[in-house]
Amino acid sequence: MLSQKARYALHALFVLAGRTIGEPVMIAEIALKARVPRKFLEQILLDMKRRGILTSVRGKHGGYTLGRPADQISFAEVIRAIDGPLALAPCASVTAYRRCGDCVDEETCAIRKVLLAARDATASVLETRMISEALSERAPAAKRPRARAPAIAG
Amino acid sequence: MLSQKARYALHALFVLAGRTIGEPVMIAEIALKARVPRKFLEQILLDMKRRGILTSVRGKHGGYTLGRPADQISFAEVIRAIDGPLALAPCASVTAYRRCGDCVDEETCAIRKVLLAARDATASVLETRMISEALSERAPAAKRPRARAPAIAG
DNA sequence: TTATACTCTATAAACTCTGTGGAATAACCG
DNA sequence: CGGTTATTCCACAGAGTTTATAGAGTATAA
Repeated sequence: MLSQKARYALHALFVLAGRTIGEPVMIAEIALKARVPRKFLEQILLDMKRRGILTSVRGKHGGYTLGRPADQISFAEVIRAIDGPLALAPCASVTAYRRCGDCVDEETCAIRKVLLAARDATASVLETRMISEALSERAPAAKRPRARAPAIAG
Repeated sequence: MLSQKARYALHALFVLAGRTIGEPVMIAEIALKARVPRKFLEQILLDMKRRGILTSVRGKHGGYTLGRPADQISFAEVIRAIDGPLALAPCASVTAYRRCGDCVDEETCAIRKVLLAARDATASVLETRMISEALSERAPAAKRPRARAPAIAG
């Protein structure tokens, strides 16, 4: 399951996706529109800023704005930024591989084999789905690219 | 990520998969072979018993045994028994659907749409991979069915 | 210089994960 | 039949994580 934090992050990005890039939106407004507790949202936005998903402007008339167009920010990237790897075990992660303690022999580990397949399946969906999808609800759906590459990371 | 508990559960099942069904194996032995803390394992086995994955015999000469053949117990079932739904949000789960608090309009929720797709992808892998895979490591691999149905549950 | 906003650190309540001690149950033995 | 031993079953507790909240610090515009 995603954490509450990750769901908040996505909602916040949806708000920003509807605004012009480069024109900062105040935390207070994002909190209101995305229905996220304000102080908690601050932490979340900061996390995403550090990951390069958002950029911020400090001081009066400051706020947050997308770091790049909404159709270049995938669900996968957001989830990884907030909740960590998509994979179901450290040893099955591509972006944050760590050997897992249990594993006696990683090469033949039956669990790992299956979890790698699961990760690939999940990643092939989440890598190709972009934040801009939130917008195409109202407008006639913009054509979305469909699982072309064999899942790059996770 | 899977919990430690879920990984322990899989390891324990692998041990039982190598034994004759109906002949109970003591927790102590499973703990040793699967390298799981004994008392913690008790809880895990009990959980799986309640879910019908295992059956137990109490008292002297008691122990645990698979509730059905290893090729009829999927990774998905085990993970659900221990960690809950495969889906990334309650509203995207098929086996344990719950409306999620955030969702203003579930029908058009962009998050839900994507998470449903992710769930289907994950489930189509984990539903078709069985505990018996752990055995086919040593013997020449028994042919495994490959994603036939369009993912029944999750 | 002041008002406004983001940024950072500390704190706390609620919850989940991991693990443990003791009660309940069944077989064995005299 | 009744006590002893072997085993599963159940309830709880400590540690860590998640979900916030509060407030001092810092940058910027007017």
